Amino acid sequence: MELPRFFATLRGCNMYREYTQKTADLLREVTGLDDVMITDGGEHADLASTVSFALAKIQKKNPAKIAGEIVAAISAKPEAKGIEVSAKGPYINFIFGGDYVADSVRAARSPDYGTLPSRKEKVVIEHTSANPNGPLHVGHIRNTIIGDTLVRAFRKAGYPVESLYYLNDMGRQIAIVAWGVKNLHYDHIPGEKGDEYIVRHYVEANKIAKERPEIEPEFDVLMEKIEAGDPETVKLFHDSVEICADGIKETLASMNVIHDQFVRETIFLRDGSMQEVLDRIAKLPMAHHEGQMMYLDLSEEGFSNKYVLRRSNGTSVYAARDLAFHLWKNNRCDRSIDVLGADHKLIGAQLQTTLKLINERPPEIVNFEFVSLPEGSMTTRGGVFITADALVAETKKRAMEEVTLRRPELGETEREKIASAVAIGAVRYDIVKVSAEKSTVFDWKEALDFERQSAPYIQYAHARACSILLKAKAEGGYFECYEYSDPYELALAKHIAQFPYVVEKVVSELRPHLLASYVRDLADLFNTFYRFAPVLKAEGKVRDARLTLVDACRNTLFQALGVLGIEALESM
RNA sequence: GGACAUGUAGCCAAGCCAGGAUAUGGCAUCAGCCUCCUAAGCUGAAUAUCUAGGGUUCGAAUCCCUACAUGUCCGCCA
Repeated sequence: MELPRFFATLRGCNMYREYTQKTADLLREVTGLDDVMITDGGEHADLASTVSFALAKIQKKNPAKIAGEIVAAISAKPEAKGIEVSAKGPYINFIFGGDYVADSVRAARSPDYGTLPSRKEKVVIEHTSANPNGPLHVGHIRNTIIGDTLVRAFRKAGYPVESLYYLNDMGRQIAIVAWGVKNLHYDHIPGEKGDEYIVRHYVEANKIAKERPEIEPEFDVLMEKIEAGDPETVKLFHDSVEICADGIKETLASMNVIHDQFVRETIFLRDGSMQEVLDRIAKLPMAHHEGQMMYLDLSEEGFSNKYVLRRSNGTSVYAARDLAFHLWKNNRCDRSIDVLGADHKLIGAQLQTTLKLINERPPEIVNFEFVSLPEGSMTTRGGVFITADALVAETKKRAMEEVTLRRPELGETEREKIASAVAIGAVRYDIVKVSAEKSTVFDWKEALDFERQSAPYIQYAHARACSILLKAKAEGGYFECYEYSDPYELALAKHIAQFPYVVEKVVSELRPHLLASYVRDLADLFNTFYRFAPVLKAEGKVRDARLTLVDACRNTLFQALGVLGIEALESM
């Protein structure tokens, strides 16, 4: 029984998925096959099936003839109402009808469009987790943007999510920072952020260590002291890390990224959980000891190197604390996801393998390849990097020039507000649009491009939609209407209909760039519609239907930009 | 030497995991469109041996093998 419209909840409305499922069911019934070879219909249809090729082989008949028979069989079924089925040669095409379009557009106007039904499984996503030895650079923020977009996508998909930053507060690199803070006595430069202050110590300490290797043992001493909990050293490390982390948090906040929690590594040393997990691992047959040193021989699992979990001087290593951290995370979630750079692939796989060996749930790992500069890879130690702050600042500057050019009548505060949203959007979009497995070379020209495949382009489409709706309101409003026939209307409406499905896909495949592609296509379709299908100048039902569609598109752009962490401007 | 990833027009990407209809966008280039809902826009043109070579298949950018190129890793760093 169909519920009256006003009782139906729109949350979880996913017309594209429903119709796709219905189509697949129909094909299964008619063909008796499990896999009915559904693909995107491209320009021909909403969906297409190539199942007749497979049947042609079995039945030894012409695939085109089979396609014709399938079309006839499906069309005869009452369940096929609302789906136009046709054959073109061997291809079976499915075009969703007016009800589909109307229901989709109606759903798309809901303030929770794209939000999927609530789930109980708690998700913990760890991302960024850069060492607090200096500012985040453009390599780090690929991790940040992928991670934060996933966090937002999972929330949109109905999951309770906690985002974590794992803060290394006791490793060798932090010992070098601590040594610098203890020995160099740099003054704060006015206006300098904590991460900038700390990195000067880190770079200089590394330089000194290179020139005078005899100071290296001093780092070791610091590491032994922090391991032992020497109060003065604990304070030195803690404060140095805190100063840097504060700066990192500012950078993250400037890009609309907030972590629910920063978790310090030392916790797992102090509370004994690291020792606990090491004791369990020590019982594994592949565990080996040489003095105090412990390592795992994972060659049976395809790893050729030693997986060292304790040093010969008895101090712990990152890998060991990371194992304890992952057990801690497992305790507070049903799904644990790590975003890790290509340099962590091996250690990530070793961690997964080790957790499996002790019968613990391994994390799901999202790997992304490196971002390098035209002149080579970035290194914090060598001081060769473009900081996220510099990128944001430069992009803001460019955006401000652009806004001032286009909207000279606006006051400075207003222009700055727009420029800031444009800049953050441009930075986030430029990074998230490329699939994670591609290594990239940072390119200023592309980062500062505000046309076409960029956030400003999408924000602009949103602002245009808002502007039309505002004018319509001033002209006395409009009536909801969901009757569409114009190809530009239909193309836009049908793309709008796919949004919930895309959200679902992003979280099931852990590929945030799909959303970037989706929303860019949406803006493309809207701009084409805008050009060829006049809205305010149309009359009667056409005008109403188009305004309703503009509102649906406006909301879909708004929702999608929200998942991307990009502000949807109403005017720009 | 081994492992993982990538290789699509002058440049940057999508498509590849789940093989099918003339390989999709953008930048740059060229030609057009603002008395018309914001030109951060739209339209059109030109540009591709989908790294190479084999294989599987009725059908391969997509799957398999080999080679080459690039990136990353193979540390008692993280």
